Amino acid sequence: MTRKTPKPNTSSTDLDRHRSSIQSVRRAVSLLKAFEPNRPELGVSELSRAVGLHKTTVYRLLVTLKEEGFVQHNPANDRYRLGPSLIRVGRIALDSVDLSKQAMPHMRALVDEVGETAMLEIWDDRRTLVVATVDGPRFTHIIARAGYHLPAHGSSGGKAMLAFLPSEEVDKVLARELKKYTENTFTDPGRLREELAQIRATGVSYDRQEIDIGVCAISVPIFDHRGEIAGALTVAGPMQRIPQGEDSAVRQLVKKAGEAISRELGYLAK
Amino acid sequence: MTRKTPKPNTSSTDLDRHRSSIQSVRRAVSLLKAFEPNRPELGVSELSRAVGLHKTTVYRLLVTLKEEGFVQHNPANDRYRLGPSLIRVGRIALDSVDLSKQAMPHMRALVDEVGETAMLEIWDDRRTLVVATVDGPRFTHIIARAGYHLPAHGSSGGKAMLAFLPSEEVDKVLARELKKYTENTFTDPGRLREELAQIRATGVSYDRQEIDIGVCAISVPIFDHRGEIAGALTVAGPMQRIPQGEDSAVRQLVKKAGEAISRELGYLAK
DNA sequence: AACGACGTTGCGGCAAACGAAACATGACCA
DNA sequence: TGGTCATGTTTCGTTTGCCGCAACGTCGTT
Repeated sequence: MTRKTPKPNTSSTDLDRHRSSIQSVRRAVSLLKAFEPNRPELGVSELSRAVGLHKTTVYRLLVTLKEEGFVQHNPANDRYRLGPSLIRVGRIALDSVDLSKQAMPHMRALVDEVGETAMLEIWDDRRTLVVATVDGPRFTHIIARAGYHLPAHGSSGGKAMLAFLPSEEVDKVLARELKKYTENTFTDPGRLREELAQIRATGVSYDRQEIDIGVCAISVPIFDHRGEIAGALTVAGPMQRIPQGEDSAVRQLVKKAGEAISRELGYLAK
Repeated sequence: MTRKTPKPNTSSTDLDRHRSSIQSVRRAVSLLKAFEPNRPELGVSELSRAVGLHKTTVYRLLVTLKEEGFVQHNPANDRYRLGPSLIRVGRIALDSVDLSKQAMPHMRALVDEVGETAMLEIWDDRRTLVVATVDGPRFTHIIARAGYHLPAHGSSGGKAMLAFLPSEEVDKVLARELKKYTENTFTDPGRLREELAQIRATGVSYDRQEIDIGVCAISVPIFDHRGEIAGALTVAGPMQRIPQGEDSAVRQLVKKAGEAISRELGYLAK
């Protein structure tokens, strides 16, 4: 933890966001978001430190969330974890992204054609959220799991979306430190902006071992009926099997599939 | 304010549940829970009616939840739906649920109540796999060991799961020869199918000395958040101590415990 | 035995959330 | 075309519901 608030509370910045926004609800949500896959169980004080709220406040929030089944209490070690009611709500959230319903047939066809894993991603809080996957048929293929995030600057899908998102969104992403996952990761804002311009020009985004050595990917943006970014379609595989060329078959196929999905969402290519 | 609020609304029953429980958070959660799979998009007034809150309040809650990515706004029709951040949180909730971890407290309580050995089983390659046990307190009790298999057709847990598994799975089990462990073992496929139908009807499965003479057991199925079989909960004991009656206390307790575990896994009883 | 860290509870003050009413917009229909 | 009803949104004054403080009980470690 690099930065924390020693004792004063109420982090000054986001106090007066919008006049109509409910503090305790924001705080409750921040608690829920504090749980990570590798750290699924947290105690009151632990959470209090993580989100910068007073112990008492966290406790009461947790009691409330427990009543509602959004967290559950482990009496053995007095820790809390995300609760069953969230499983259902999250499931409904996932299902109500009808983008994935639209995209699934195309993704399956794409996987049949290219023989690699396909993923569907949407934009979520400055990151890439994987919402649907179709695993590749080969013995070795990239395994993707729906519900997990990828960094915006270190994934081809993230870059594909970012390239077509409003510039404020780009600024927000660049404002944070760009973590270097591999030696190929773009960490220089200027260099990344160039990359985005390139993506806008070609309509295709590449991940050249930028998040994992040995893994490459090709993404295309998906647009909705208003012409705004709805998500990204990605094909990922071992470096050797993902060609980088302008006129590679994979590239054509991904682009075609992406355009088909956009069209189904009501997007009218100009 | 011990009694109540002077005159305005503040409707009714559960106003002062626990002193430490945050109203606005409860309300926000109730909004999220109002979304159903067949009705994934709701408007402000619609929600307001559904949860019984004032329009304004609902609006502000939604604004807050939108900021946090827990709902998203559809500008086309001014409706709201569950948002992407919930997908992630729900996913983590799902991953952090471990069946045996969830079940253990219930199993211990169950053993305390019925005084017999409890076992947790899952389906594994056409058989029953014991994954957790709590031995009974009596001098003679059934000893169960986690990690061992039981035959699907010769254990109450196996039958409980089989009754709710897809029919292909049933066919696979019946395709193999049904070994006769005791004179009570079901070895006739037709007869066993009838038994499974019976279990589906009652939700409870019995082992009447079908694998060991002198040993009886009662099992109930456990369902996960998708309504699919996650496992089975079993209480086993000497024949004389396991009543067969419809309204036996043991039967009720096992059923109750199984339902509690299913609920924690996100299963919503219909 | 004393310490420290933890989760939990009681309490009083005050900001934060609330509800009523007004406003803005659009759909529908006469 | 004008009117009515429904919607979502904004404003504002009131007070309620929440918050931070401090104290308590209980573990585990020193």
